[in-house]
Amino acid sequence: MKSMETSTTHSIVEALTRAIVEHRLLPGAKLAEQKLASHFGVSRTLIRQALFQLSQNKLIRMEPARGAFVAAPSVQEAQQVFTVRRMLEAEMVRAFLQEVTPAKIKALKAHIQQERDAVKQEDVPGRTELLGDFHVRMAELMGNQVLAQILGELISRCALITLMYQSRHAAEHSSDEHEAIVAALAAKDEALAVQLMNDHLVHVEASLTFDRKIPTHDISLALS
Amino acid sequence: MKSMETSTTHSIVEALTRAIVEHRLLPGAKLAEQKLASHFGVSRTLIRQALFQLSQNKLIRMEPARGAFVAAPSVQEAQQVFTVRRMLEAEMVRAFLQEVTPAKIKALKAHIQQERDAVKQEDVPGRTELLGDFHVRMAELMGNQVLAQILGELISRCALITLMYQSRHAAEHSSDEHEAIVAALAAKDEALAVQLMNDHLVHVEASLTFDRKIPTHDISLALS
DNA sequence: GTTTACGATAGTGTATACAATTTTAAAGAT
DNA sequence: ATCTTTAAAATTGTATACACTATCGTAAAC
Repeated sequence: MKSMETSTTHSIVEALTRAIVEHRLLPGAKLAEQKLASHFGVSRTLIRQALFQLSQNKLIRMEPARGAFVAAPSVQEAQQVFTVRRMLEAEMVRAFLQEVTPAKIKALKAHIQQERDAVKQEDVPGRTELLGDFHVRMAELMGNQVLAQILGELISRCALITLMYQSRHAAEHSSDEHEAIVAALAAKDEALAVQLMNDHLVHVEASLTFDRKIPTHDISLALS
Repeated sequence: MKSMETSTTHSIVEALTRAIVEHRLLPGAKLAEQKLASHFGVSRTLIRQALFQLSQNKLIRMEPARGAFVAAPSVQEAQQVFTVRRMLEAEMVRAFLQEVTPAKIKALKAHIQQERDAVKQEDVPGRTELLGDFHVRMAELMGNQVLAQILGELISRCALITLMYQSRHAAEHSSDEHEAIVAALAAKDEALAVQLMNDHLVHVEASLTFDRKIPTHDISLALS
């Protein structure tokens, strides 16, 4: 209805991804095609393309003739995602150290400063995104697009998981842990850096309360 | 036109994936929507859904108003994919050893036997698939679906890369290397198992000749 | 003979139409 | 009052229609 002009499928995917990752669309919420279509001012065709793409990223799940819903990852799936992240990121830290440069350290420090600003301003969506992006940034600095994309997808799923299970204001000191990791990288202490990254991910996972917080079915979508 | 009955989007994706991974559709080949539609006996709608899905897996690439083509991964992308595989699989071996059981060892040995049969019968498509599936099987035996899916996607991309760059009959002794890995796993020798897995992946990557073999543009698709 | 201009053809991008299924609601029976 | 049954409305799944872009061939110009 309103919407802007550059409304390709990709922009719809991004808008929905942001809405889900920033917790404006809650797990279990129904994503009716016609509603989305009129919201974005396009036909159902483009909406369906976007929904299919999102379902591949596991951000939504599609039931045969019932439609699309924001995904509600199970505890088991959440733990598996974190396991894979620990695997990937432990090795990523090792590889990063192989080709570390002052410029890369500086870039990471700059990113952490952004995180701190977002935390200070209590910008919750920005904080969530930046905390995740720290890990993606590392992959990008290594110049490995493939790694960066896979990590990015895993981290998007983690944002959903975090919403569902994270106890209040836990993982607020993630920035501190990021800083410690960067310090170890700057000192070229591989064992320590790997250990700190692993601990960091264990902390985030441990901060989740897996004792089932029932997701609220929210139908209204605050997309504007 | 011919086709079977259970022709959902997923089955089309699978058919095309197999055709690409088994090297019946060569890199650069154009995938015209109407041709595929009449081949599978469906409308372009379902074909487009399948193509979008495949483009997310990087098995095909879609150019704005020009259509879909079988992907032709660059040397750089190929190396990045192998880097990520080494990262993931080194850690996978470690994790596998944490919870190894005789039954799992047995399952892996059974898989290797299948590989050997396929090699013996000179069943090239079967061999390619089985050699890749060895790694996915490990992930599945660990019960980590997330890991298994990511690995599966990476390995599909590797099949494409292998086609483009692999020198003739290289990586024929992959089964031997798989067997050595399983032996190290059975002996619970972590350092050795990790080393062997890493070496294995380095060998596969090294067997590729990155001095540009120009892909043949093949338009005919032998799908039946 | 090579190059450019232009029209015909084919192919993709999006919207709409229609069939099939699910959901909702209401009416009826126990 | 609660549970079935059933009809209506809404939603999804697939096909088709149409507009727009690219491709190819032909012809004209240099």
